[in-house]
Parts: sequence; C-alpha cells; structure tokens
Amino acid sequence: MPKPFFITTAIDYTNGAPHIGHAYEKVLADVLARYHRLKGDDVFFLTGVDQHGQKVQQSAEKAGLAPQQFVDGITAKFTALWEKLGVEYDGWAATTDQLHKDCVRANLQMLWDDKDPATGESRWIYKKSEGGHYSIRQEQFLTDKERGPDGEFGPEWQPVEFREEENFYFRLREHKEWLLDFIDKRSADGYPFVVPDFRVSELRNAAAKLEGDLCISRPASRLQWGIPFPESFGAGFVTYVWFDALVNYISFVPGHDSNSGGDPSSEFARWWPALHVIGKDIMIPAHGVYWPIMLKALGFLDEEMPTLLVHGWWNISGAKMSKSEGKVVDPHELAEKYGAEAVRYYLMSDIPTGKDADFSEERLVQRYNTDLANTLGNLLNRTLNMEAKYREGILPNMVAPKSNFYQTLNLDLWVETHSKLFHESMDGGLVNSGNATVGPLMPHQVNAALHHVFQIATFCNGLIDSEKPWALAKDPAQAERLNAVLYHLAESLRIIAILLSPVLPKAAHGIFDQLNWKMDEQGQETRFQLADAIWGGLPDGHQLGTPIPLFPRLE
RNA sequence: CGCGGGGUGGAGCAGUCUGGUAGCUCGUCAGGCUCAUAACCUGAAGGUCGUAGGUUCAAAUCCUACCCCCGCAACCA
Repeated sequence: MPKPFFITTAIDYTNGAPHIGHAYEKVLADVLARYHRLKGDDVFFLTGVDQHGQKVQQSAEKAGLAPQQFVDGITAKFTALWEKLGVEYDGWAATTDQLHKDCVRANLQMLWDDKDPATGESRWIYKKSEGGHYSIRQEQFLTDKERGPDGEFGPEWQPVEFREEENFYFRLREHKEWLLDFIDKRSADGYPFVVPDFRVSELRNAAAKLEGDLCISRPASRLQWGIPFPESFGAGFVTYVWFDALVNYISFVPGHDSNSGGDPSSEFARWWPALHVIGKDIMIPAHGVYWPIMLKALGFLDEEMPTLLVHGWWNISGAKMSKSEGKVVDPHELAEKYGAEAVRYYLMSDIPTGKDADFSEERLVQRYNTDLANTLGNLLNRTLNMEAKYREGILPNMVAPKSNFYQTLNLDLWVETHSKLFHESMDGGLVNSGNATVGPLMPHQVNAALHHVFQIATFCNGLIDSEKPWALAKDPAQAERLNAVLYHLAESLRIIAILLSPVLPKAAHGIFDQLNWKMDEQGQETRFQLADAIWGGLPDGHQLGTPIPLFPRLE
C-alpha cells in the first residue's frame, strides 16, 4: 500500500504578475512532490490562486473589468508559468471555484450551528458591533498600537476613517493555551509543527501574545468580491480573505464533500494532514495561529494538524524584494532566457531551505555552467564518447562482479553512500553517523541533497583521471579493467539521473535517452522509481546511445 | 531591556543543538591529463570563526555582556 503524501503551497494572490518568490515556492513543492512520487508514494500536490478580496476588487475596477474577468487574466499568467517551469500539480485551488465556495459556507454554517447548550449561542462565532478607525488600505480596524509617535496613523494606513460596523468574530483567544501546548507537544515529540525549527520559537512568542478574536466578515456594502455568508447569518456579509483562502487546503482535497464541512470522508482522511509549504511572512498569524485554531474548531484532533514548511526569501542585491523600487525578477523571462531546468536548478541549489538567499543572475549562470555543464554534462559526454570509441557503445557484461578490478573501483560503494546522504537530506529524521546517532536532521534540504548527487559525479570525473581509460584501451591485457570502468561510469550516471529527476525531470530523461535506458524495457509505464536506483540496472550487452551535450555552456 | 534571523579565508555559504585536527562552491596561483561541452584531475596560498570576558584538559560550538547588519507597514513568497 503506497504511502499518501499531501503537499500544498500558499495560494497566490491574483493582484499582480508572478515573480521569482512565487516560482521558488512552487518549484520547491513540486520537487518534494516529485521526490515522493519517485519513492512510490501516492502524492497529492495542491496549489492555486487566492482570488477574492478588496484589492482585487479595486484593481478590477481600475482596469475596467469585472472581478472574475480580472482574476482570470492574472490566473492565466500563473498557470502558464507553472507549465513552463514544469510544476506538475494534482489539484488546482482557485477560490472562486464553486466547490470551494460551498466548502467555506458549509464550514461557516457548521461553526455557527455548533451551539453551547448553556447559552444557545455558537461556541465559535459571535456577532458584535465595533466602532473605530478603519484603514481602507489595510482592510482592518486600527488600534492605538498602530499609532505613530505623534499619535497619528502613519501613511502606511491611510486613508483612515471612523466607522461603526457589525461583524462576525471567530474566537481565537480562548484557544491560546491549547495552541501553545500543541506547539510544545509537537516539538517534544520530535515532530515540530514548524520546519525549520528555529521558526518554532518565533511562532510561540507570537502565539503567547495573542489577544482578541478574528473578525471574519466584511459588510457587502464595502466588499462584494468574496464568498457570501450563509443566509442563516443574516444578509449582507462576505467572508474575510483568510477565512476563505485557508480553507482551500480542505476544499480541493479529493474525497472532500463540500457539504460535510469538517466531517470528511475516508478518502479525505487518507490524504490528510498536509505539509503546507509557505513563506515566512504568512506563518504569523495566518498559518501558525488562525489555521490550527480553525482546524480545531472544525473538529480536527491534535494528531490531525498539518506541518508548516516555512521557506525564506530571495533578496535582490541584499535587500528585500520590492515592486515599487523595481527590485523584482520575472521568472518567465528567466526561463525564456536560460531554460526552465536552469531556473529550477538554481532555485533549488543556491538556497538552504528555510533561509534567505540573494538572487543573482550571474550566480544562476555560474551554477549552471559549473554543476550542470562541466561536472555532470561533461561527465555524460566523455563517458559515452569513450564507450563509443573503445567498445562501439556496447556495455560489457559487468552486471555481476567478474574481476578484481571491479572490487577496487569502489564506485558502487560511493554511489550507495551518497544516495543515502541524499535521502537523509530530503527525509530528515534521526540519522546515524558511525555508531552514534547525530540527528535529528531537518528534512526537505534540497540543496544539500543536490550536493550529494554531484559528489557522485565529481568522484566519477576523478575516477576517469586515475584509471585513464585511454591508456587501458591501448593495452589488450587491460580489457577487463576498461570494461569495469566503463560500466561503472554508465551505471553511476543512470543512478545520478534518477536521483536528480525530482529537480531536473527533463534533464534526467535526457540522460536516460543518451544511455538508451528505456522505461518500457524496464517494465515501467510512466516513470522510473527509486527502486530502479540500485546498482546493476544496466543489462549485459546494453547498447548506449549517442553523446550529445546535455547542458550546453551558457556564456 | 519588543520579536526573530545573521556576523566563519577575496565572494557566497555549511559546521554551532550533540565542545576535540575549520569544511563546501566559486575565484586566485602552480602542476597534470587528453576520453570530453577551452571541459576534467591534483596540489598550494589565503581564516586569531563580530568584540570582550567566563566555563573546560579542550570553545566557531556552552555561559555572560556588548557592537554591527537584515526582517517584523505597504506592493510582496
């Protein structure tokens, strides 16, 4: 029975075109999804777009379009980018989807109907009237905390007006202790709620300061572009964006019945809970505070809570990305210029998961040339050329160890060791080194995993130099040794390609093609599996393909 | 004393939880090789690990104080 793996990304706000940060998050999730597919897990990868809210409404008005028309246009830019970058999701969460709207409304209804017998009122949602200074820009009421040193509200809030409003509120405050206990419990269990774990303390501090409840409605008078509250709440209310957007993680899961709210079917339960890949800016408060409390309200148990994978940011020349200062990078343009695989490789290799990094086009080119063109591409090329030159492309029978030479190369051992390190970087957990346990290791470290794969390629390049196949070829007495060397190189490349395939799916297949290793001959229908990454996969007398530079150098 | 992250050879980083010859990629310099995408391999130079104390046989790593940089309002992952 394959293990289910449910992974989501933040859904992107359709108020502007995608930039490099959007691309990073989706590629990261895609790589993790592909890795789990490679392991043979059942994967459901959900991503999408957050289409409601005041800003969209305003932007649409400005553009002279109906809101749906406007978001459809922006949404198309996102889907086109994912296609270009090879982001292959299984579910598309668009918040204007009827399925989702039904789910949000069903959830609200369920929380509303969950009455406290003592009072006859909902245990989760209450209505109250509040007056105060309202920031139109922020879509929120302001408190004295937001006042500047001069006692006035700063330009970041303007325009501000006084306003009295009746709204629905979701109870957060009374669940603060539960949330803190939950966060602590998960950490104590060695399964932190937030990865990387240095963010746990940040979340904990924020949660400890939690006061007040969350306003989850907006009067239709000022916001039409949203999901209307169910009629039982009374007319004229639209759902606040986070109470709408977060629910996508439930509504688009297969088997979820939009009418059942928090009473999911068994297929839903099989997928749940998720690994939520999000940016550090939306951990507090949305995903780290609102979401677990919402899930608790909907009847999810502590052991059914998700995990947050919080990634860092790509800065532009040392500073935070900024649209207003023109500090943005267009991933579409980048992929046009260098190719999708180059962009994927750069985004995955040049940032430690969870931390920030500096984006640089020069670095992209450098990493491409060094790792992909020189180390790996050239290794493939020289290997196949030698095969063709010395053995007419036919791999000698080296499936089983046939000579002492085989034992002395140690390449199979090296491949095994670094494959293991590759998996440890991806999976995390407790890791043994020598006879001591040195874990727990943080999971999802794609950059480290890639490093280990390239260690194999580097070792192969070194082996070629020390074995000198061109010299062996001139000495008939060394035929056996040459056979062993050539077989080892081809076999290593095959395994490298499998390990690399989550990050570089197209290049991996390029390597398979050149090795002439075909899926149908291996009894595979759609994709290679991790199970194929064991030593000895290339059969006796295998005919290799023609060498073609796989990663032409960028200048 | 608001919160969090960071300060490690020329550049970018890992290592810090679990103290024990300071590691990786790039760059520089010198050699080697010729199967290969002017690619590949080997070696060298270069660091008092932000500062000052403390603990210890031993500190980049633990403790204390301090200094500096970044994020915590918007567009925005």
